[in-house]
Amino acid sequence: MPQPRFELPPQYDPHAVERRLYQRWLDREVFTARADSSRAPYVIVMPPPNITAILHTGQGLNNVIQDVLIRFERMREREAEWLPGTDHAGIATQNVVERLVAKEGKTRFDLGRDKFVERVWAFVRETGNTILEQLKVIGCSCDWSRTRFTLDEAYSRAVREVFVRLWEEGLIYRGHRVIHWCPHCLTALSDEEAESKETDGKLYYIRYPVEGGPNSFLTVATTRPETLLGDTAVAVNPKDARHAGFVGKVARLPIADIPIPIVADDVVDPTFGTGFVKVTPAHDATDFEIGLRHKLEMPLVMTEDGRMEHATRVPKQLAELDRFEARERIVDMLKERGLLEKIEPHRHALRRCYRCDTIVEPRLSDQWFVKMKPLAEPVLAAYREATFRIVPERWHATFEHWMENIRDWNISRQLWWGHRIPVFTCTPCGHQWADRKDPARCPKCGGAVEQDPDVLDTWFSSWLWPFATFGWPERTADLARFYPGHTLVTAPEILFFWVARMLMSGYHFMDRRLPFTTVCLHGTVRDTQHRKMSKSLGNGIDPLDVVRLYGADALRWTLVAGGSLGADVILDPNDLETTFAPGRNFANKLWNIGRFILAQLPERVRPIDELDISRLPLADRWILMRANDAVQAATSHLEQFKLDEAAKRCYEFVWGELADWYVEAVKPRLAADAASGGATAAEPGGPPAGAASDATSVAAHAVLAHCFDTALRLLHPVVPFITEELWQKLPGRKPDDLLASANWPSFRPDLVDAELDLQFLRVQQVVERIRAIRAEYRVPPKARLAAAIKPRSESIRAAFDGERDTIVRLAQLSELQLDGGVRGAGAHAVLGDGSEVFVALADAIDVRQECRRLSGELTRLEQQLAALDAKLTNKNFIARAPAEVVAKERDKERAWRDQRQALADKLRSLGCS
RNA sequence: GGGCGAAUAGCUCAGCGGUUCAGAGCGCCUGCCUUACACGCAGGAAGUCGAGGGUUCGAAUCCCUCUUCGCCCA
Repeated sequence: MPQPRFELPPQYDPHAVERRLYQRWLDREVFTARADSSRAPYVIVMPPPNITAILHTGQGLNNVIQDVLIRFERMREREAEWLPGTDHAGIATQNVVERLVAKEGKTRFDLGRDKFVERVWAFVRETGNTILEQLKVIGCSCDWSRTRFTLDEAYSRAVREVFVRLWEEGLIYRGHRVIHWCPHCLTALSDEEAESKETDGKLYYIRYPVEGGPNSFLTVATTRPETLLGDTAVAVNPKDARHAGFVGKVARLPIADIPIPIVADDVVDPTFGTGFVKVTPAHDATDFEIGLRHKLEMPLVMTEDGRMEHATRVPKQLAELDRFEARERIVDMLKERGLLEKIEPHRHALRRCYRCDTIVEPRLSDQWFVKMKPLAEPVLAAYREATFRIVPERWHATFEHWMENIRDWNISRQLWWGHRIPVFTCTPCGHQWADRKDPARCPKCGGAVEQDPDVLDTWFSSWLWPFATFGWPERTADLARFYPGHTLVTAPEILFFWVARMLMSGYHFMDRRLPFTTVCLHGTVRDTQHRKMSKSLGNGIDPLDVVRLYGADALRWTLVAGGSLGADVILDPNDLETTFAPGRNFANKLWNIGRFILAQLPERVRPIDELDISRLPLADRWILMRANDAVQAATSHLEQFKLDEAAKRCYEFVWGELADWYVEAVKPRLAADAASGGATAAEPGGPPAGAASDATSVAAHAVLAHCFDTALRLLHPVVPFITEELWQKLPGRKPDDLLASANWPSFRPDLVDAELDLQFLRVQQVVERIRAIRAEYRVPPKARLAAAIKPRSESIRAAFDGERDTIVRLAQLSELQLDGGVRGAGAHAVLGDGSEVFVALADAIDVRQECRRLSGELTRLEQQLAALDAKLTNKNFIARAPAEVVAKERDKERAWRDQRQALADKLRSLGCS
């Protein structure tokens, strides 16, 4: 054996390499894109995690996918820019700091706005980079030199610019309407932030006395009795004949004892409850619309934090009560008055705050809105013209439906943490305008001005992410180079929150150029019960635990190879070993192939281009072809975002082809040459061109090095650490060489040779059949057997002859005849092409067992043949199936007949009945 | 209520018109520490591809209905 150039431990230890390699990548600025590069750019902007977030598995998945894509394109010599950053996350961050402040027994109001915001900044500065640091641990190759935060000064300028432009275009307006209000966060929410969930509730049937109606009372059905105090009408559908006589009459509101009109309105669903609905315009969006149409009063009967309150409508004993306590009390009061008819269980959708899960209170208030239709329409048109696409395709309908029915966007938030709304009002003259700079005085009258106290929805800043991060509205070199980008990778949950809006803002503010060409939506990470992983359920997996236990590559492998495009990823938080072992095991396999190959390779290896491939042994040519095929497959799968398919094909190449077959096949050649010392000595110059048989270790070294190098390149985007570590140890590497910036292998169509593949397949089959026979007859592992093959054709005979050593070694043979020379008792097998295999088993053979085995095989074959014959005699099949399919079936039939013939002969020769 | 998706080996998932396509990984069974790897090697068992109809020469693979589960929107 040649002296190994270095020793590697038998097990891969990720901790020994990950940090060091990541630092090297950073030091060499591999991830930093250059705006002045001549390469074609490839740009991904990272969905910015919350500044307070710590990494969870879902973000792990999201970022690993992006990393695979960006590393792939970087290796394909694109100027790869993956822009990282964080989002200030208004409500979430404010909540976190409020909780901290609460621990000191204070509220944000005790501190005051300025002090509180300062406090949030301090918190952000202290902990804000946690998640980005964690991304480094899992290997993400972001361009850290361009890290952005949505509250950065430059970014804030972009947000303000956008607001003012929209204002100037008349797309921002003040709306007085019912919005989603979170009584816990004390702010308005957008439609998207108020998530609706199916909830078990109750339907209360309440009697309202009626003056002068067909009846002395009517019954309304409601899920929210506590809002009764805010009722200003009862409504029925005008087509509802049952209740026609009530319209125009007056009902008396229970408890408050206020007269309210009974009106007819089309929106009332006559099939819901009794057909009568109470109308509470200030606490229900639909009722608000009814209120507008019928010019109803719109009294608020709750405080901002969800307590009952109104000067005249709410009785003293109910005032200050929380809305849900008030519901119970009101129900009691109705019972006492005999006005509660019944209560039924009722399932309905309830909206909750997406940040604190509090049940949202619809509430009439003044907010800033963006008119969305003018922004959405051109994007929808572009989408229909296939200017960009969403993968997987099944999200088409969802996206289109939302865009078609888009509603105006409530962008004001009653928070302190965020971009202050740049709307100013003159106290003396009332002039109101949006401004790019904070004005000192009113431009009209010179009076004192006041700024709107609210801040903007966080998404109003993140929807600018693809261009504000590159310096917009300045015309920066980065912006020119990296906008528009290419792929956006995210979860479907934020398709509307974020993706759709980025498309709109990009189109609107960047000269009708959409920010990316492909939106790639991935699945959700769930536990084995298919529940979304979450902190509250305690079913999460900390990606960093996985890194500590199995390494970053194992984590990445499981996330990438574990699920297909867009499908949910199911992981078992209770069994990390089972969940992540495949990745760890594969890394270890890779490590050990490397260990073996690297130990064989001399200082200098001939480049594969210098070999005459046609002169190489079958195994060599076969593995080169498989490598070529893996390049083809991996490339095309990655191009189609089928990361799992790409990973699996590489896995198969490394484990199932390179390790299981080629490495085993060349061992004798390596050993023989090492023993004679010939090859190593001849190596530096290589053999004289064209002279060697090429069944030498020189050729084997070249092929091994080439295949392993190729495998490492193909796998690098998925498992960057171990591949980098091994790749650097390959012969011929200069100290500066990095796999992370090496080139992606290219596919060579000229190498494809189906015939050759089939020849090696027969070699594999011979080995497998003999191994199966050995196992069946319980031949001791070390016993060597004599075997004979009767090849079906001359070309297959040549293949067997060429790989004689491989067969002998892998099937543990003492001798191998290629013309059926071995005699006596033995076991038989037939290959797919009809070639026959015989294994001498003088002592062990049991003729009856052998008969059973072979006749079983014959039966199976005959059944298959019968089906095939039926097909081939079917006129319809011959006439209608494509010619190539028919030809294929005919070939198959020929081969199967050969097999059947061979089997029948064997059975006869064994004397089986 | 409307829309979308899933249902394939014990588990997690591929395959989505042509019987060597019924597969992979993990798990399971039987042998092996064969000097790269026991995080391994070799051999094996295991599924009427949710149910029922249909289209087709041919269906896990396309269409319809149903059942169960999940997601999105009202």
